[in-house]
Amino acid sequence: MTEKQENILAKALELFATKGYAATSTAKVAREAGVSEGLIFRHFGNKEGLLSAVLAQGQEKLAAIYNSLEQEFNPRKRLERVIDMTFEVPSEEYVFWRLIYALKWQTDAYDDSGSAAMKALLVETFEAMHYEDPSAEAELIMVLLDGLVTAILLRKPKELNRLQSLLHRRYML
Amino acid sequence: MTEKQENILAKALELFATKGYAATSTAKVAREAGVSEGLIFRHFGNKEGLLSAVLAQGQEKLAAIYNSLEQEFNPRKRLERVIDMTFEVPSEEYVFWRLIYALKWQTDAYDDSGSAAMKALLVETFEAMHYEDPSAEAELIMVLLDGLVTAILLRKPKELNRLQSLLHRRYML
DNA sequence: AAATTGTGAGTGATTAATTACTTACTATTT
DNA sequence: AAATAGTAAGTAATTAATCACTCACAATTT
Repeated sequence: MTEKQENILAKALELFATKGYAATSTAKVAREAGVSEGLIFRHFGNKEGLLSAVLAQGQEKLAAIYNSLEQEFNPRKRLERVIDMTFEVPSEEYVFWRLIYALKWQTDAYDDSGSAAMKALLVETFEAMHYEDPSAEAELIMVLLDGLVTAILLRKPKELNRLQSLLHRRYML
Repeated sequence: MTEKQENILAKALELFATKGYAATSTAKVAREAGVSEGLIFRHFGNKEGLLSAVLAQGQEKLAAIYNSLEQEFNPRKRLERVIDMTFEVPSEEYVFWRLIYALKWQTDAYDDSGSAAMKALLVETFEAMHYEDPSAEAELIMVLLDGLVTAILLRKPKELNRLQSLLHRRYML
């Protein structure tokens, strides 16, 4: 991966995430990345290929998150990590997550497969903690954390720590 | 409002919500609505004006929701209604809400003003119910319900009733 | 070691299609 | 007849994508 290729991917991520995929022209990506437009098509085939390359770069993050959770066997600690890591999304990753969340609403792009594995892991966790309805509990916390990420990315609220400790109390962590 | 104008608005809503605003051309809206493209500009000025008209049509829904909640003075019942009305979003309104939620991520379109009033109403509610941290509680339930709407619109999960009764238990409703 | 061949990175001009929008016009109400 | 609703054919700009091309460098041949 050359420097120019990295420039293209970085700028494409930024523009896709902030302006939207359809509203971002390949010409603008090229201009901002300081390369010729043709180079984008040479390396990534077409505009959709560019998007795929951007997403592929970030898939490692998702895998890393899942793996780190899988390795924590204490259910109480695992639940705590799921909650805390959502509150502590590094700000360098905001653009990437913003792209992921924006793409959800672009009909053809939505892919649920990743969250299915996470759901299963959480069901396991609540089962181990002897909750009454582990499946519903897993669904609840996923829905909650999904809304939380949305709030962090869009509204950047300052009361986050109060919300975090409230959740700790609620789950007795 | 003539029939053709209504056709335009209905198709614009549908296309903006499913394909995205930027990815929807005025030509396509006109074609699907069975009118000439010029008519769109005659009635709505420009593409953004068309979007505004679509959104204005749905603003009544938001006002109606807020008012009906405001008129319920029993805090426990009010909380119950906030939760239940989220679970019972009429499916005819899905396209509209999908558009609202998709537009959130389109940088310049995001407007937080509506949710601020709802937040205040919920803080009041939790204060009346003597919760420890009413502000954080209000934030929590808004984040939760936001994630819930997302789930309903995108994943259409079938376990919704189990989730609903879980929430009822959790808030002792 | 010199000459040749091959390759992937990168460019700038260009293409056909599509974009938002306009204009000149006609049909229909009121 | 005056205003409004509607159309069809245009506009200039922008779009994604392709084109023939140069350049630097490495592998192979002589």
